[in-house]
Amino acid sequence: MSDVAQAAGVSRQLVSVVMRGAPGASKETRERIQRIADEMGYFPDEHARKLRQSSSRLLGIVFQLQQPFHGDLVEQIYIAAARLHYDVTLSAVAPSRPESVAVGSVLQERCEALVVLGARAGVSDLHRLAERIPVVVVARRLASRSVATVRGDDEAGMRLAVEHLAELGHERIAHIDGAHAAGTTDRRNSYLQSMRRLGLEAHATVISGGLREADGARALDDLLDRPVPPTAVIAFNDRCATGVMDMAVRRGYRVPDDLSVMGYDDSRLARIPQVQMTTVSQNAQQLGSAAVDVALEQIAGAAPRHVVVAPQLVVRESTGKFRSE
Amino acid sequence: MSDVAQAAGVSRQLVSVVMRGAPGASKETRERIQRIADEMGYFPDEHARKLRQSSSRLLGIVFQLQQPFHGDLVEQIYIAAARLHYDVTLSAVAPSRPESVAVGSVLQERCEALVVLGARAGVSDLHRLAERIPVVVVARRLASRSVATVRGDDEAGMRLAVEHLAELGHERIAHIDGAHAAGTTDRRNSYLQSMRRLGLEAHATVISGGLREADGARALDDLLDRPVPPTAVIAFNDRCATGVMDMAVRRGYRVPDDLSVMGYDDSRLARIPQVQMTTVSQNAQQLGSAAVDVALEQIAGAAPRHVVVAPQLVVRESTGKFRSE
DNA sequence: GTGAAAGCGCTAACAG
DNA sequence: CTGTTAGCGCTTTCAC
Repeated sequence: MSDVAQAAGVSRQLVSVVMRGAPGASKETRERIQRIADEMGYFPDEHARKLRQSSSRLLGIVFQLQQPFHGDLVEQIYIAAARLHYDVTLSAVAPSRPESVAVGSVLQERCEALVVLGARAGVSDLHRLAERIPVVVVARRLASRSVATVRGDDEAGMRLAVEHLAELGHERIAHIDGAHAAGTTDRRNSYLQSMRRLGLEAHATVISGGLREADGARALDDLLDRPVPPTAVIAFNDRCATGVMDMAVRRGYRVPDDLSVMGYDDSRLARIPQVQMTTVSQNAQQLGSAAVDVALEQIAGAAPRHVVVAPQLVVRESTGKFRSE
Repeated sequence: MSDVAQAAGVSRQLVSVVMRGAPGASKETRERIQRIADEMGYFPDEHARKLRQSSSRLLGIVFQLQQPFHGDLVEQIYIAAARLHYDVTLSAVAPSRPESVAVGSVLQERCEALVVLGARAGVSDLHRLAERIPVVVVARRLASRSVATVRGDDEAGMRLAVEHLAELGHERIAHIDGAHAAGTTDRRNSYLQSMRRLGLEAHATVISGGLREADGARALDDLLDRPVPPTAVIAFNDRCATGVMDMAVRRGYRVPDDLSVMGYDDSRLARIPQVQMTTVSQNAQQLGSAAVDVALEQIAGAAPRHVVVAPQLVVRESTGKFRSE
């Protein structure tokens, strides 16, 4: 900065004024200084600036590298944060990088709030975290007064799924749940309730699944061995549904002719041409912008809120009319 | 920090000593101070620290949120950087966030080098960038003396692909190229040369494709309309191959019975159960660790290097023996 | 528009 | 082990 000032023959603080677009410089000098700075390849150090300003206007995002849906969320968070003049710092969770590490590293960057996508941590860990920094958990239900949450309405989403299949004439609709994953209970309950409301309680079947392809494959394998196998399956998420579809084909079932399969999330996985999965969209745009809103509210001192975003049915080609063989 | 010092009844700099594990404190006080800091929820500001130390030990990574292969690379870069005590800062490129923005934002964080995955920028832009900071471009060929590159050996990779199909008995092997994408020329030339070497030059067919599913679908549609359609296709990348497989099925071809399809990258896409794509692995682990190595070399003052990593054939289920109908 | 002075949270060097 | 002094790159305030 001093170099630029010297090169321009002005004071250091005038350069500062120009760089941050503050009032106190004529248009001409402004342009001249900017030009000189550009020539010298200078621009202000974002962190030094934040250090001095004490408010960092920085949002920390913890996301999972392997989750296509998180990619969608991150993009939307970038947009929402930029609109409110907040910077974003990313920290990824991966098989070789546990959430605790990702959280720790972003914490050290002194952001004003933390947005954790699909938090895996336990409730007590999250509460402890929330004592030192506002925390927003996205895509996971959490009854908490200290941690804000933003999530899709699992109850409504599952209802949409069941109703879609029922409308296609299916009765033997099974649900492969998320096992210990967040949201499992909500979706399972909503599934059971929806089946009951449609008079299909006799056909209600829940089997333990999980988040990964292999979980779905294993679960379907089980289901197909039963005396009265289902004609339609709702998996816990798209990834799990992918495994279901795979196992169906391997066992000689055509999708959707012999078996309808639904996912959940509308991640990029569901949109792959080979897959073309009917699924429930969690609405990344609304989730992302709500996450930022809630984070900023908390920074401003408001109490943590719990936002529930309405999901949407996305019909593609993995579901079809029930056909008795 | 002062607060901790006060609470512990010691000096501020003793706390500093303890926090950074420097010599100059007894084991007991070390533990006591650490405990007090933990209780108060204190830990040092990473950026203030870096600011003072002038060397930031920070690597900037620009990656594409929508590219599964980039996820693999980022994970490996985290590992390689941590091993060398470097921090990593991520900046994502997405449909709504151009590379220039991503680069700009990471530049402001004053990292010591920039690793750009699959750089889209033009050569002149990259050169200008390299004037102010060491740049490593990953997964793109670039003849440059100022920008380092780390990439898979496209020539060898394509040779592996052609040879694999030839061994299965295929002769009419077509290549759908990457159109204007980086690496297109290398792979196309290697394809042509490999076909020639195997005495298959009469069957060599290259058609313009691209990086996306739709590009592959369109290209295959064209190929199948020709008087003598191919029995095997090598697409430019996994995503494009996905579109090829989709179009094959839509046109009534079974994969791999009627048509063998190969991708390139071994991204997560290729490993999806429905897809099970035979492809060429670019070896994310070696690419990631080489990228970090080359970056640090440049920081240390060495000239930019160009690293070429040997690819590996990954046989799955989208390719099979040639069968004359 | 300039110049001086202070401070953000930390590290570093050195005398005690 | 403590205390002092200095400084990283920037912003902020205030008098001129």
